[in-house]
Amino acid sequence: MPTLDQVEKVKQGKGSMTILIVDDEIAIIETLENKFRKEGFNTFTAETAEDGMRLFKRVKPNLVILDIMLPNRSGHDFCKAVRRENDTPIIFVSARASEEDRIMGLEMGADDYVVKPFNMTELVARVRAILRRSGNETIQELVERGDLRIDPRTHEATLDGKTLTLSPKEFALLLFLAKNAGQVFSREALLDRIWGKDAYVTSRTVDVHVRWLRMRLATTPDAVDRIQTVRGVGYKFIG
Amino acid sequence: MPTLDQVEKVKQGKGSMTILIVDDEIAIIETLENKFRKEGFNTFTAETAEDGMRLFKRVKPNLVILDIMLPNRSGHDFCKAVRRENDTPIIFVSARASEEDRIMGLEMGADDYVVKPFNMTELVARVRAILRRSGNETIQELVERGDLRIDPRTHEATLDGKTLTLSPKEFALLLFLAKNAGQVFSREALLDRIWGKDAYVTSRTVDVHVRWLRMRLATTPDAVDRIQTVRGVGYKFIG
DNA sequence: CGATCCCTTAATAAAGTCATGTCAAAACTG
DNA sequence: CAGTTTTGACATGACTTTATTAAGGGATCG
Repeated sequence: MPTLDQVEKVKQGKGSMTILIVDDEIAIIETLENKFRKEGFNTFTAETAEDGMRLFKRVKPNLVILDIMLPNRSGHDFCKAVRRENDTPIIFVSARASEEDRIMGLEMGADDYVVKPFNMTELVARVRAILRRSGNETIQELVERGDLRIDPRTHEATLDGKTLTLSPKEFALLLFLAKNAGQVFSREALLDRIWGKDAYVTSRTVDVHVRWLRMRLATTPDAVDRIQTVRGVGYKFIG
Repeated sequence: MPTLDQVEKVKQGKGSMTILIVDDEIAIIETLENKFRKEGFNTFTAETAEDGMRLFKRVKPNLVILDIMLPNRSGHDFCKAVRRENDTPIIFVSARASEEDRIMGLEMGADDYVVKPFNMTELVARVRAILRRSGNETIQELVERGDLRIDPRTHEATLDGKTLTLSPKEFALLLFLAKNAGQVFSREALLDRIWGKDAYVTSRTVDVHVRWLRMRLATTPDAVDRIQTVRGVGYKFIG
């Protein structure tokens, strides 16, 4: 089901997607604005969460690039405020993402998480990818797949009513896979998105976490495996 | 004992990435080259931007480590020249790094920025992380040909609604042929495109995989053969 | 400053794939 | 039509990828 935004978008004509950039570093803003203008996007920018929110309501952007590390946690507030409005995709950027930041980012409904310094070309590609698929499956809050239910707000996952005890990584992994159910992700992609850009770990690590998740999810001996191995490619969640 | 093929594969396969190092300080070059060789990378080095560019075009490295402070801004020129060619990741190293430098680095498409003196182990880790990420940005489209439907995103193929169980190679082969429906490909061309340029395999191998595919696609005894043999030439998919 | 939980890695076992050789059948060639 | 080349069929062993398990090191939280 298309969102109001998208209806609006279509009305305004073809390839002109609007991006809202919220960052307190002017240098970054300029760099981003430059690049995205050059790539054919409409851009609006704001240096504070307040200005950003005003702009957001007025221009109804198709996507937001947000520096989550704005002063006074206002990045978080901004994100929540956006989420109250609609499910516009948000890409978080941040100078340095700690483990908590990243997991929290996913929980808050970020559609992607990019750590500075980032490759412009890659960022544009990610924006395009998200815009392309937005409309199908931008779930902002609770993720439900069958009798599995993952609530990022309470940081709780239940299977058939019974609470699952998950470690932070397990939770993040399950959330991400369930959120993008059906889609295959390589181990490398999962490392990028869940472990983060600066995680220097073996891709075998993913295997182990997947195994643990499978064990958590297998409450009965005859339970179907929701996490499917795609040999030579990676893993996907079956919803 | 490994066969010749395997030795070749290991030498050229993804296990061995090629790195181009461009720096005007020989001491740095030697240190870097030593370390990366020890870590299993192929290395090429150049002391000037000009030599670097010549090498770049010839060896097509998987990643470039560049001293951005080469004389006469030639580091910048080199970077731009590389960017005109392709998206090969570049890591900047430099003695100084003001905020300005960093921003400029980002604008120029640097994938990372390391300040001298740098920790070797960390640099290697960053290189690995970047290589892991690079090349994963290709967005795949759904291919539909009649009642056959191949979705690279979910890595799923269905025929007349029924899911086909395909091995990795089978999937890749079917995807490629269906994507380029109607066009004939020689066995060698298929080996190049699907097996990769570094696969030294008999072209008969293609036959075998075609056979397997045909079996998978023949859900009913009277099904038409979608993969057509063009005698003396190769195969083509009939959409 | 313990105690505990979590993460990563390595080592080994188990699947799953693939390449290859051989042989038969089919298709060209003259 | 006989010879030659190309393709199809199939069995099998080698190899690659994934699963599983356990141990050690770190982070975290009282």
